[in-house]
Amino acid sequence: MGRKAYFNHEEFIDAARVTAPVGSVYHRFPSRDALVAELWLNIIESFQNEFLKILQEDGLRATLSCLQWARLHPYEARVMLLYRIDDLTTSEWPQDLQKRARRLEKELHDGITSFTKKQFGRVTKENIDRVIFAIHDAPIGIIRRYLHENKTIPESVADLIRETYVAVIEKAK
Amino acid sequence: MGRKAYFNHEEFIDAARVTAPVGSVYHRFPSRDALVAELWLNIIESFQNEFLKILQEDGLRATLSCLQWARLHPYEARVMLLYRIDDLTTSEWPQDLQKRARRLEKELHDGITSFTKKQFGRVTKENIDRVIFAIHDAPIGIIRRYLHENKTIPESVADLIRETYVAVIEKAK
DNA sequence: GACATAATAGAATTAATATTCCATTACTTA
DNA sequence: TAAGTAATGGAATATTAATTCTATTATGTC
Repeated sequence: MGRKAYFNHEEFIDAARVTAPVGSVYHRFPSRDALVAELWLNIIESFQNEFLKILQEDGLRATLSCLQWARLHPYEARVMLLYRIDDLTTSEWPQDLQKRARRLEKELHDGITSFTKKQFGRVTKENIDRVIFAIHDAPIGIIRRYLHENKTIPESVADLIRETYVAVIEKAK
Repeated sequence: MGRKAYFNHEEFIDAARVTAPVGSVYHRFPSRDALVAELWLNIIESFQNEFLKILQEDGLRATLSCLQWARLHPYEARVMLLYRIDDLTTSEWPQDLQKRARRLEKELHDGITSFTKKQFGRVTKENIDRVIFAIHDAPIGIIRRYLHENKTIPESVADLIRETYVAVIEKAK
């Protein structure tokens, strides 16, 4: 049944970024954009699934898990935090990727909403913003700088993230 | 002494983004990158000069001024926060722009350092990080989301920035 | 008002990126 | 081990973006 693939689909995405010849790329993906979109989705999914699972149990731990994740997956973290998908793709996405993207978005929204409810009781626009800031924008805001300068993230960053979380979530209840 | 310019240099940069024909662009700038670099520098300078001036007097007020600035200059804020100059340019910058960029960097560094000294006495790597997070990364982290989605920044964002500042700077002293 | 000069304008060219196409290679099954 | 098939590989082509080039137009000076 034909030649065996040297890379499987996921590995291929990785290999594509360094070695794979163009012909092979277009054999698997309809376009460059489709490849990039899938790489992007894989990264976001891997991060978000873990993040949302922890968030159900412990908000602070989930927030700090960003740090761990960025240290463990520096390349993926760079792609995720330094680029927006809009910068990387121009054309329409393939149907199935669009579906995955919408699913991710919904899961994130649901996770944030239920966490907000648990923390503050009432789910208002402001409370949602408060939660997103504490568990997402603030940690990412500080991590971004290190990724950008290609430096290792120092231990002390955890303190800043924790202090922000406490001030914005726990003190506000 | 020749035809009068329809736009002056600064206006031209603005006009270039919508209407100016390519010929006119290359009449004024050696390359596309030079144009983008100058646009970028103008924006950063305009923001940073104001920011550092306020920072000398009042850290919290400076931190909150980002908000005001982003509301007053939504286009400039988008360029500054959503793009990094590396994404927009590829080639070497012209000498004079390099000089301006280095000057900006130094002024920022000096401003942050002297603020750190004033707040914490000792200027350590960790204290510097603490300051940058509170007055820069955190506010920008939250503003970014609204700019990105092209939404107006709600009033309540000021509370989050203030609470973070208090927790990370004032409580830590 | 003619001449000199600098700005505007955009068509033509060049350079960079993305995609196609086809030969080759390697694996599977008969 | 031969035939069929899917993957690899890269040269050729197409598409898109950046730059040059050559008018044309406007404005100050003589």
